[in-house]
Amino acid sequence: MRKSSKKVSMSVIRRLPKYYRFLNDLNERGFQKISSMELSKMMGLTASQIRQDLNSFGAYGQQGYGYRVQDLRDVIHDLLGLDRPYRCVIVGAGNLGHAISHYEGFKNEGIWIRAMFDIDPEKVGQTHEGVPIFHMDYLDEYVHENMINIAILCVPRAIGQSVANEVVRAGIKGIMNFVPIDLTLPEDVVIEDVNISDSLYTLTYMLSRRS
Amino acid sequence: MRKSSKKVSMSVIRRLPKYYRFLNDLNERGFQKISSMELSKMMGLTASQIRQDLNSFGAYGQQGYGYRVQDLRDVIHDLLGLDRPYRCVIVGAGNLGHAISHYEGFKNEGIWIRAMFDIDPEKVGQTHEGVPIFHMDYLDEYVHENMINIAILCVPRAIGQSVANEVVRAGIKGIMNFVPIDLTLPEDVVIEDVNISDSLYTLTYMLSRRS
DNA sequence: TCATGATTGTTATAATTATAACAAAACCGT
DNA sequence: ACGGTTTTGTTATAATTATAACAATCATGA
Repeated sequence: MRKSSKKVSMSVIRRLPKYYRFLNDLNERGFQKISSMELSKMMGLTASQIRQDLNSFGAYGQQGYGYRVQDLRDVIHDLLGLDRPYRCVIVGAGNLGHAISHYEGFKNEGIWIRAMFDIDPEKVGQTHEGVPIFHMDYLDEYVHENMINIAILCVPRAIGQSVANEVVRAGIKGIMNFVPIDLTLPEDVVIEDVNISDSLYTLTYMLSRRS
Repeated sequence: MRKSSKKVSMSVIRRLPKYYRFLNDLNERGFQKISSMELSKMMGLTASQIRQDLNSFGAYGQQGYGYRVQDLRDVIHDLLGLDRPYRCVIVGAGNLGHAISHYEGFKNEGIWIRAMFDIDPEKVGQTHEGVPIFHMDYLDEYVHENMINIAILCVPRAIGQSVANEVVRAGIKGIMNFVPIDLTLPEDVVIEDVNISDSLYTLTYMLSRRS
């Protein structure tokens, strides 16, 4: 029944988390079905785009009926790779690190924050809301023993690149980077940047056009 | 000399902060000029794209020479709206709020974090690294008296929308939203979302394609 | 001052992404 | 079981974005 999926374009991938968020919500609120039209109004996209997007990874709707919320949610869940576990460490136990360590939205998704790493003797050895803080010297060993596959980088800008190098040397292939720099790392390492100043500048740009 | 600027496309706007970051860096390192070729290698874009991008808001290069780093940096600075001051408040004085309040990268850009707001009696009244924490009841008055134009939203998901409504009611037109929900607000309010879970899901997607 | 080489500005082309349109399929009430 | 209605899947078209190509322009050194 399900058609073999065509190529999923980069634009669609960028939208997947949003679809996932809305479908999860609909599912929790007990909705059985949803039409592309209804979804388009909720999400601020066109119905046409939604149908094309969903179609690009296989057809999961029924003509004359709509999409089954639960099914679609599950498909996107798996497509996002959330059918396997992710064991993360946070590197840099400052305020940002702590904030991420108990960020709501990771729960129930197989994304586990296992430990934090720092070099500050004040912090090392402590435990924060169940997450232990270790010394950076222990990173390599910990990563291997605990099969860590994601590092979340929350260190000061000045040491961002060198800490990233350490992380990669420990064998980690996925980095979520909160440091406002462009990391230079091997091809096989996946980097997802969360650049807070870039986002703020986009906001100031928009605001300055309004007045 | 400078041609009248054509329309600056959304894709270019999204890249502006990155250009700004690299040009600032080059400028600080004392570079006088830069060619689209050199910049393309640094930034991981094509030289062609860079020339088109820069051209879309007026031509600032010299043929046979390149672009003057300082000039170009200044132009983008102004284009991003950074020639006027931004007075921000952080709403939600948790770890994330505190992290943002002394985020490196806002300094020297006319972006001022003036105060934080919360409802927790433990926090209200305190001052953190020079940033006072006030009660939410005082938001409206504070915003007007201090001409606040940006609110940075760092509250729990459950109260995200209602707090955003309060912020808008206080007259703020620019919101940086760290809450993992899609805010519904009047047309004239500019929202910039920083959705940490969305970014993480993009990362898990990429990682799951690699193995 | 002139010729050469470098590098932009700009136009032409390709690729990607979004929208529109509609036939095919499935639901639903009778 | 059937006809009308809904809503998808898909194709066709438009818009946006990226790349390539090259003529126009300027810097530079002889």
